[in-house]
Amino acid sequence: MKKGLTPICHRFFTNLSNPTRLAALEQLMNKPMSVTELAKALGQEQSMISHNLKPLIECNFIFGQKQGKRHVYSVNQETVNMLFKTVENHAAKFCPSGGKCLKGGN
Amino acid sequence: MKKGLTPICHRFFTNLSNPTRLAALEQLMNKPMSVTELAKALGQEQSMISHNLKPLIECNFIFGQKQGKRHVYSVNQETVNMLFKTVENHAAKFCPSGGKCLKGGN
DNA sequence: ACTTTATATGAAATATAATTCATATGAATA
DNA sequence: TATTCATATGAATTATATTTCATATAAAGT
Repeated sequence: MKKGLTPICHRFFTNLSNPTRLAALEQLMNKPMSVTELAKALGQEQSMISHNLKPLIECNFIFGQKQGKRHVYSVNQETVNMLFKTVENHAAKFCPSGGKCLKGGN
Repeated sequence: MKKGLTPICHRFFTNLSNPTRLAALEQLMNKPMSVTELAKALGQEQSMISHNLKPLIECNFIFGQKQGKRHVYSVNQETVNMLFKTVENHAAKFCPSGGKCLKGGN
């Protein structure tokens, strides 16, 4: 790790350390969606989705595109795919019991 | 992303969303160290390092080895290297201004 | 056995982040 | 231009995480 990357890493991972944002990313991996569509898919309030999308946009984990009054968001495949692959690999190799490191719930 | 990975991702990234833990990982990338050595290197209290190392150990981001009364910790290179590479790549490509996504401090 | 050194733990205090609710902005349409 | 639909924002509340301080455990050395 290059020196001085710690603050960027912190922002980066803090962004991802939230179940709503992760669920949103998961949805957007399938297909681009609007805020309202995401809210419906995740069973959450519109304002909550909007609040949570904001940091994802700011750090370019997702990209937004205006379509009239809708805002359609798509995932940054390059980064997010790599991250999820890394998590899957880690879970497979280093969390043998699957839920071992999840005691106490998510 | 496989379905149902969200809770694991959450734990995974929450673990990394802390400057003390990131700084500890950064140190351990150079060489394995004991708790006291880390505390000295990072200018932090021993108990704080110990508290922060715990979740890293539980999720196997680092591995511990007893050497007498010292506990020497080494980093899980496979996972942590991949993560830091991903952050570097993302920062290079998607944070062109360097600190753009850091306004407001770390 | 006593003292020192290394580490871990518990619990209170503090700091940070997430959620909710009310409301604002802005684009489309009647 | 009034109304509806889509999204964003502010601020208060609530929830979570971090830090600190005191203390416990445990290995080594005297």
